Amino acid sequence: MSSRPTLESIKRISTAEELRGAMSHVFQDAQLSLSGHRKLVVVLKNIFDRSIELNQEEFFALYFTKLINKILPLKKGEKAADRIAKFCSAFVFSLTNDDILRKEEEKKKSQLDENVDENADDNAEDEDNPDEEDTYSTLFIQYLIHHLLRGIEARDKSVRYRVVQLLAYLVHHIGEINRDSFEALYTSLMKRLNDKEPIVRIQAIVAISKFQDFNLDGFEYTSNTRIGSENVRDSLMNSLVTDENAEVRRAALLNLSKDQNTIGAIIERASDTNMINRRLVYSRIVREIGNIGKLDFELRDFLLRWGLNDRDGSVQAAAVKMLSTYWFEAEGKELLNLISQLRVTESDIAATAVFKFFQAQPDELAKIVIDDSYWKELDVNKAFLLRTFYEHCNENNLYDLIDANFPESIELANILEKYLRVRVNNFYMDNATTNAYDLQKEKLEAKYDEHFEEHDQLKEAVYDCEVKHKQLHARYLQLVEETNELNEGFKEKDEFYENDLTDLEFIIEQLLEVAKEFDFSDEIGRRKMLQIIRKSLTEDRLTDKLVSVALKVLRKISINEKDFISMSAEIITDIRDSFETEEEFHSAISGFAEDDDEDEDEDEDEDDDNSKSKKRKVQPRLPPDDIVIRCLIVTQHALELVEEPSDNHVSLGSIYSGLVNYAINCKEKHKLHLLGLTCLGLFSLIDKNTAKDAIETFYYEMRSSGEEVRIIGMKAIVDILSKYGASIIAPSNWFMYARLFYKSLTSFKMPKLQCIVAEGLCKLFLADIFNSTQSPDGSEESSEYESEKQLFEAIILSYFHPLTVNNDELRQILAFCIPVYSFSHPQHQLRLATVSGDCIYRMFNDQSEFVKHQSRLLPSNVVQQLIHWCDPNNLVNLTQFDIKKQTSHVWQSVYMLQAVEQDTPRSVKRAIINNLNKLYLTEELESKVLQGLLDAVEGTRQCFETKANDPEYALDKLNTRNFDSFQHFVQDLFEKAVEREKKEEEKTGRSRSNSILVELDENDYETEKSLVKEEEADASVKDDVNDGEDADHEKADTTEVKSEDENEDQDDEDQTKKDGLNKSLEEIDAMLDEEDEVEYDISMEES
Amino acid sequence: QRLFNDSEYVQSSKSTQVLDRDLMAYFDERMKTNWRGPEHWKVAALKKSKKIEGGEVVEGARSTPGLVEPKKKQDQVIVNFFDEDDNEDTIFEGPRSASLIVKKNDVNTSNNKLPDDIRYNSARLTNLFTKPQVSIVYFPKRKKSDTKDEPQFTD
DNA sequence: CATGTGTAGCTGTTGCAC
DNA sequence: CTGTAACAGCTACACATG
Repeated sequence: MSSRPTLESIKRISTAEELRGAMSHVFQDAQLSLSGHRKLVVVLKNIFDRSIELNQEEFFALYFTKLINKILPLKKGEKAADRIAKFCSAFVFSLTNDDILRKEEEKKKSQLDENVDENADDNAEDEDNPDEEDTYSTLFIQYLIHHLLRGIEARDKSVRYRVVQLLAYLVHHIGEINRDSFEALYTSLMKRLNDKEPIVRIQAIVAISKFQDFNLDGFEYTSNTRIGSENVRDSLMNSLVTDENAEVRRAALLNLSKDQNTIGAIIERASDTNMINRRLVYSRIVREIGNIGKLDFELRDFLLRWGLNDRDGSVQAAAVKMLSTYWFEAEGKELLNLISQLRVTESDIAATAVFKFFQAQPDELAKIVIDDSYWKELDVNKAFLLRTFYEHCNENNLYDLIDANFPESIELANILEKYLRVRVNNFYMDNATTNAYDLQKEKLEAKYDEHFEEHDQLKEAVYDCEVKHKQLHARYLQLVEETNELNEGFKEKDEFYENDLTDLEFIIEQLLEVAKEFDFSDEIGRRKMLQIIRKSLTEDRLTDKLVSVALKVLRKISINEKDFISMSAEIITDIRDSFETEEEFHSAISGFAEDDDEDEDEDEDEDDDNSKSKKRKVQPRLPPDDIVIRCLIVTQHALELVEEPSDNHVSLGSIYSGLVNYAINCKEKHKLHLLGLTCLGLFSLIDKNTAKDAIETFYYEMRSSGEEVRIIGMKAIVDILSKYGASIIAPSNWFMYARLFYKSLTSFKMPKLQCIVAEGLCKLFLADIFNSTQSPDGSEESSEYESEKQLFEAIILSYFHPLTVNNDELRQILAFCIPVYSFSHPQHQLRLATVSGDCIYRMFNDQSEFVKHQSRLLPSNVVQQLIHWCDPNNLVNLTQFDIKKQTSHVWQSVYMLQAVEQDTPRSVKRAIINNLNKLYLTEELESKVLQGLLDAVEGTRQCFETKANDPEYALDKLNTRNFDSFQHFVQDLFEKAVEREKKEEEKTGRSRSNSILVELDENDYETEKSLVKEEEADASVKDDVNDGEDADHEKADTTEVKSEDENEDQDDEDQTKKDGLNKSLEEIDAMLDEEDEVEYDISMEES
Repeated sequence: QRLFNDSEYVQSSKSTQVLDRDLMAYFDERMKTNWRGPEHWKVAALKKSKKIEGGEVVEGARSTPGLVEPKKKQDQVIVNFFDEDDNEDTIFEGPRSASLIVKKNDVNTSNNKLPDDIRYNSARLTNLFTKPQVSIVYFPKRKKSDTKDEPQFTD
C-alpha cells in the first residue's frame, strides 16, 4: 500500500494503479471523521484532474463507484457509511461548483473582450453551448448516478437505503444532467416512495423533495411516468397523508414546500396519529409558514382546536407557544389584534385560546386596561376580552385586576341595559321586516318539521331498503333544496341587520357572562340588575343562548332557589299572557326606547301573587306557538338551574299542566314537541310523582320516534332513574325498559342515541342503580338480574362491535366508562368477570354478528382488555391485602375457560390460553376457590383430550406449554393456600372460612379505618410504592369492602345457568327483531 | 370580598356521590391513555415496577463496571477501501420478486388522523344529562349481606 | 405476532463565550 | 445577560428476534 497522497504526489501519478491507491487512501480517511473532508475533497479533485490528464477519467469513475459500493451494504446508523455519503456529496458539489465558477468567469471574460485566448481550457470545453455542454464533471456525475440506479432495486434493503440516500445528497447539487439520466432518476425514485422499507421511503422523499425547486416545465408526459412539479407535489402529499409509517409522513411534512396547494394537507397533520408529527406542526411548520395572515381562518381554527385539546402535554405546549409567542408577535404584541384573528363569534376554541394565552403570558394581564372609553365602545372582540379577562381573574383570585378594571355592579347593570336597549331597538326597528322575519321563520320551521320527519324515515330506510332509499333520497334532496331556498330568502332579507344583531347579542352574552360571576354585594346594583334581567327575559325575545345565561345571572342574584323559581315562574306566565296584549307589546317596545323607566319597579317578592293570579284568569286561552316556545325555553333553562327538589314549586304547576302538556302533544310541530319533552324531563327531576308518569310517557314516545326525540327521551329516563332509583319503575315493567335500553343500544342507525344509552347505562351501573343480584329463590329478582346482565353484556359488546367502528364517540365513552365502572368496586369487577366468557363467545362464534360484519378485532386484544378490566390491582379504595384476596380473575378465568371449551374458533382458544398468565391469582385466595378453579382447568384439559381430533381444538407447542404452566401455577397456589389456612386455623382455632375475615377485621381493618377518618382529605388517591402496575392506588377507606363470607347454600349449576342465559338472550333478540319488523313496516307505510 | 360566591351552585352533598373528588381526578388522569377504543388499546406500561426493580438491578450492576462499557462499545464498521473484492454483483442483485420490495398497499385508505377527541371525563359520567352541574347520588345497595353477589362453585 | 431493545426527538440543565 | 453547545434523561415509537 502506498503512502497517503499529497498534492505533490498526485502530480507524479502516472498509472491507474497509483490512481487507485490514492483514491483508496482518500476514502479510508474520509470514513473516519467529517472534519477532514474539506481537504480530502481538494485532494480527490486533484486526483480527478490528474486522471483526466492521463486520459484515465473513465477509470477514475469506475473505481470511484467500486469504492462507493463498499458502503452500500452498511445498514442505517453506520457512521462510516454516512460519512462517505456526505463526502461523496461534498465532492460532487465541489465539481459542479467549479464548473459554475468557471463558466461565470468565462462569461465575464468573453463579455469583456471578444478575443479570449483559448489555452486556459481543456480540449473538452466548448464555448458554443455553455449551458448544455458535457464536462468531465457532468459525465462523471451521470456515470455515478447510473451506477447507483443499478442498485436502487436491490434485494438488500440497506443497499436501497444507501443508494437513495446518496442520490438524495446528489440531486441537491447536480446542476445539469442530461434528460435521459434525469428521467431514469425521477422514475426510479418515484417507485421508491412505495418501497417496503420505511427508511428507503424516507430517503426517497428527501430526494424527490429536491425536485420541487427544479424547473420541470421542459418535460412532457413521457412513456409511462409524468414528470412535472404537480406530480412531485402530489406524490409527496400522498405520502404525507397515507403512509402508515409516522417517520415517512414526518419526512414529507418537513420537506414538502409550503404553498397554497399543500398548506391544507400540511396543517391537517396537527391531527396526525403520531405525537411528534403533531408537535412539529406547531413548533416548526407554522413558524416556517410565517405570517399568521397566510393561514385561512379555518386552518388557524383547526390548529387551535386540535393543539389546545391535544392529549399530549408537549403538543399542547407547542400549540400554546405558537399562539402566545409566535402569533402574538406577528400581531404586534397587541392582544386585541390577536383576538380579532380568532373570530370570537364563530370559533368555539377562542375562549380556551385566550385562557391559555393568559396562562402563558401572565405579564400581559397587567397591560390590559379597561377604562371608561373601552366600556363605551365595545365590539365583539373587546367584549370577549372583557369577559375572558374577568373569568381568568376571577378563577385565579386576581381581585386587584378586577378592581382596577371593572366598575361597580350598578355600572355594569347600566351598561348591560344600554346594550339590551340597543338590541331591542335594532330588533324592532322595522316592523315590516320583523313580520317578514317571523313569517319566514315560521315557514322555515314548518319545512324543517317536514324535512325532519322524512329525514328520519330516510335514515331508517337507508339500512334496510335500497329502493325506498332512492325514493326518499330524491325527496330528501328536494326538501333540502327547498329548505336552502327558504334559507336564502331568509338570509337576504335580514342580512342587513343580521350581522349587527348577532354581534350585539354576542356582546350582551359576554356582559351576562361577566354578570354571572360578578360581585353583587352592593344591594343597589343587585336590584338594578335584577330589574334589568327580569324585564329583558320577559319582554325582549332573547335568543336561546341569552335566555340561558340571563337565567344564570338571575339565579346568582336571587336570594335562594325558591326565590329564583318564583321569579322564573312569573317571567314565564308574563310571557305566556303577553299575546293578549300583543299590539300593546309592540307599541310598548317602540316607546321603550325613549322612555326607559316605564313601570318596572316591582320588587322580587311582593307582587308575585298579584301577577300570578292576574294571569291565571286568562289561562284557558292558549297562546300562539311562538309564545309557547318562548315560555318553554325559559322554563327549560330555569329548571336546569334548579337543584333541590321541593314541594313549593306550585308556581310552576300551571306551566307544567298548561304549556308542557300542550307541547308534548304537538307531535307534528317538531320544535315544540322537543321542547315539551325536554321540560317534562326537567320537571320530573324536581317532582317524583311527575317522574312516575313521565317515564312512561318517554317510553312510549321513544317507541316510534326519530333519533332526536329518542335522545331526549333516553336522557330523561336515565336522569329520572339516576334521581329516584330503579324503584320508580314498577317491577312488572322492568323488563320492557330493559328491552328499550337494549334496543336503543343496538340501533346502529342512530349512533348518537347509542352514545346516550351507553353513557346512561354506565351511569346507572356505576351508581349501582342497576344492582339486582341473582337470588336462588326469588324469580322476580333473578330475572332482573338476567336483564341487567344482558344489558351489561350489550355494553361490552357494543364497545367491540364492528358496526361501531365509525362511532368514535361511543367508543371513547365506553373506553372511559367500562374501566371506571370496573375499577371502582370489587362487585363491579366481578360482574364484568362473570360476563367475560359470554362476551368472548358472542363476539367470535360462527354466527356472531361480529363475524358477519367482518370484525377486524384480534381475539388476544379483546381478551387482554377484559383481563385488564378485571385485574384486582386496578381496583381503587383497597389495600394491597384486600387486592390479593379478590376473586374477579378467578371467576373470569373460569368463564373464559368455558368459552375455550365451547365452539369458538381456534384463534380465540389460543388467545385465552396464552393470556392466562396475565391473570392475577394469589395464594391469599381461599383454597376452596382455588380448588374450584383447578377443577375448571382440569375440565378444560379433559375437553381438549376428548376433542383432540377436532382441528379447532388443536394446540401448538406454545399453547400447551402455557396451559400446563397455568395449571401448575394454580396447583401451586392451591397447595400454598391450604398450607396457609392450616396455619391460620392453628393460630386462631376458628373455622377456616371465617378466620381471615376476623383477622382482617380485628387488625388491619380497624387501624386503617381510624387512620382514614383523620386524614380523609388526601388519603384517597395515593401511590403505593410496593406494587407493580400504576394501578396501585389505594384508598384506605374500607367501609365499602365487602366481606368475603361464603354462602354455601347458594349453588348454581354453571351449565344450566348458561343455557338459561342463552335462551333468554335468544328471546330478547327475537322480540326485538319482531319489534324492528313492525316499526319498519310502519315507517315504510308512512313514507 | 366576594360575598356572593358560587357556593350555592356547588353540590352540597359529598358523602353520597358516586365517585368522590379524588377518585374522579384519579380516573380522569388514568383514562387519559387508551381513549380511542378497542383497536388502539395498549397495555399500561408497568413503569413503576420496572423502575424500582431496575433501580436495584442497576445498583448491583454498578459493582461490576466492566460489564457496562463493552455493551456501549459501538460495533461501528471501519471499511477497508484497499480491499479489492468486487461485491457489485451481489449487492445489486435484485429481489426474487419485484413485490418483495414494494409496500403492500392495504385497502386501508386511512389518512392517519386521530378521531375527534370528545374528552370524556368522570364529571360527565357522574352527573345528570339534563343538569350537568348536578351529581348523581350513589344508590345504596338494595341488598345487605344476606345474599352473596359472587357466584359459587358447585361442589 | 408478542416480546424486549434501540432509537429519534425532544426537554432541561450546565458550562462557556460573547 | 444572552445565546449556543454539550449533556443526561425522558417517552413514544419502530425494529429485530424467536
